[in-house]
Amino acid sequence: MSSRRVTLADVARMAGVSPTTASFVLSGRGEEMRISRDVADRVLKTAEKVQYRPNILSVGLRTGTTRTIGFVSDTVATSRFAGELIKGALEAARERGVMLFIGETEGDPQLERQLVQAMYDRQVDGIILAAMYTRAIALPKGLATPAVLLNALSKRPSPLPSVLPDEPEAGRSAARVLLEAGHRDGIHLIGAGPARRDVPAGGVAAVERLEGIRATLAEAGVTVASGRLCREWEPRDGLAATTALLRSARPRALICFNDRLALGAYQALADFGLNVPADVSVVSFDDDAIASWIRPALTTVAIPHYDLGRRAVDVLFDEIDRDDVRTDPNARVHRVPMPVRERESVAPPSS
Amino acid sequence: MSSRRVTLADVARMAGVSPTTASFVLSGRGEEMRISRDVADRVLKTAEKVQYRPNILSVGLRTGTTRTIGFVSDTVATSRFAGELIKGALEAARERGVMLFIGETEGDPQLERQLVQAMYDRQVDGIILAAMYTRAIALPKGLATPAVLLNALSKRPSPLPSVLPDEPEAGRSAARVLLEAGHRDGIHLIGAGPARRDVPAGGVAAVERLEGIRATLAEAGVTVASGRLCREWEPRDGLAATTALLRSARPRALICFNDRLALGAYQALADFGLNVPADVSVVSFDDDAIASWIRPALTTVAIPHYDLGRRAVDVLFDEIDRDDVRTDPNARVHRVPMPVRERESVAPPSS
DNA sequence: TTGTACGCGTTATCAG
DNA sequence: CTGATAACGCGTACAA
Repeated sequence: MSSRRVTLADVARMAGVSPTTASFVLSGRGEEMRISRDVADRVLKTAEKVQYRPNILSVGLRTGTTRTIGFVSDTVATSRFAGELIKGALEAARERGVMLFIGETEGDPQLERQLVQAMYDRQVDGIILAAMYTRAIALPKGLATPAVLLNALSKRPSPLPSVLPDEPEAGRSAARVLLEAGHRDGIHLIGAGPARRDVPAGGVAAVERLEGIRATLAEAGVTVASGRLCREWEPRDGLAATTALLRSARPRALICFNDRLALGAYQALADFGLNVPADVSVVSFDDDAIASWIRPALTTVAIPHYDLGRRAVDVLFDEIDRDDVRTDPNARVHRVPMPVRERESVAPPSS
Repeated sequence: MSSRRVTLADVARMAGVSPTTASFVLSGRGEEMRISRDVADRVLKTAEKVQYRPNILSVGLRTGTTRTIGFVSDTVATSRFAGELIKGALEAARERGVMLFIGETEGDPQLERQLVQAMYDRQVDGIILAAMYTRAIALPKGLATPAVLLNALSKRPSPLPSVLPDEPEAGRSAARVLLEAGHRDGIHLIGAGPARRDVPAGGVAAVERLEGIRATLAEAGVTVASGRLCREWEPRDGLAATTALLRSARPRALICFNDRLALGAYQALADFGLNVPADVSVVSFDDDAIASWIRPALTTVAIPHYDLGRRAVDVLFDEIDRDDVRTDPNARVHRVPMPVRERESVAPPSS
């Protein structure tokens, strides 16, 4: 009936050799151990015939490595963000023959600890700790190296490496898009700014994007006309902020701090009979799905979710394969470039 | 330095008892085995003090159960779909102290087989095989019970249970929303219909939704004014189909087969200067994020991603805990209700 | 070149 | 009530 799994011993018996020999052959060290050609063949053949597969639990118990890593995130659902993150990690892992445990904490530190523990209980080779949006986090008690912070920084000094989107450079890119289209006046910010301190609490993206925007604009000798801080970055907030703006000013270009804000801005602009990009250009960040759905399609600086996930796995394995202790903590944050997706929402200023 | 994990033997030694006794106490069978109160306490105390955690690999090797299940999906990224699916599964699993392996096949049967194998190699207790959109799939070779099909049916007869959204009833719901608002004329379908055969290839949702719509409308004695089949269900397809429709007719209500189509329909309606819902009502399916972002917010019948994920692990554990042989194969498809999200896109027909 | 025996951390069996 | 001892499947030092 329920045919038991075939074990190494089974294969050895059927091939008429000892478990040791079978083990050597099947782990590719047959040559090295100078097993005779035909014996090796015999083992390989029978293993193939009976569909032998090593029990990874057993191997793990014996060798201490399970070819398994844990991916602990504060969310796996909201926005496509986590999905692509996981996808990138998954593919990079698969290329190494590694499987992923997924855990979700919903921001509950207690749950986070339990999850990390549950993964160590299963002897994972390492852990990726991911945040939904870039920010500084408190490391869960019990988290040990090898581990990588994805889209997050440790609040307290820590030897753990971080993988982050290059937000400052993204800010520069957004500003550059406008500059290159010829904009110098009437550039307004939706979501944060204009001053360095005008950012929603807790987020890293806002301050870094703002920093990049301000720097690039300043280098070109142009100043931001205004900025509006939004606590939340949802469409309704963009709608409200832009509506308020339009009551007192006539912008030529908007930098929205994310695509959902931009969606709201589009709605406000439409309400005032303004055209994108003829009357006002719009640049944004994230490259949400909606960015390519709305009309005109939105020019935006993408968060490279997929690449971030991949990179995290790469860095984790660097960590796992490392013997020496690590060095300069500053060399430990890896920035992943944020590409700009040029679409239809930017045009030269109307004269 | 790297303080070795503490083992059961360590605890036993420190508590001055045998590993057996410690095992009994720590697995909660102390009472049953009638271990003396103080011995039990001693074991518990030391285990607590040294933070003892059982090595699940060992337990798995010994008992054959790993408190781990595999979740194999054709995609984890596209749309919020997979995210919520996984989230539901994750939470249900966590409540049972079970961890999830995630795998993504991208529709590659070869990869699917490998993934399923990799999970069996790790001795998972069961597997959830999920599809991104509802359809009939070929079972990967080597997939054995216990397993559950999520959002999918087996092409060939199989003893595996399926968990599916209740699409026929969703179709009825959509029709009912319109009927209850007083619509009887000028109801047009965007994405499929009007006849039973007018559906895109491969999808189950289209035929079942259409079936429900037609049945409910027919029962009320109303007939569909027209239907337009779209091969793809993206915003541009909805835009094209609705634009074509508007050139030849003046609809009072639209049933769009998903929210992305509806977004396109909104755009076409706007192009023709038509108002939602004053001039034409719109109902749709899926409850994508955009459904609540666009204006007016879209009334739509939600795919209960989260509930589907939860239900899948419930059914999987029924399967795992089952001793007896299975029953009626028809009793093996579990339908999860699709709730309608009433928002602002439906109004009584204008007179 | 191949086989024997032990250990990884648990649980189960059985004797005391 | 408690404690040896075997066994799960595999890798590997050591012996042959």
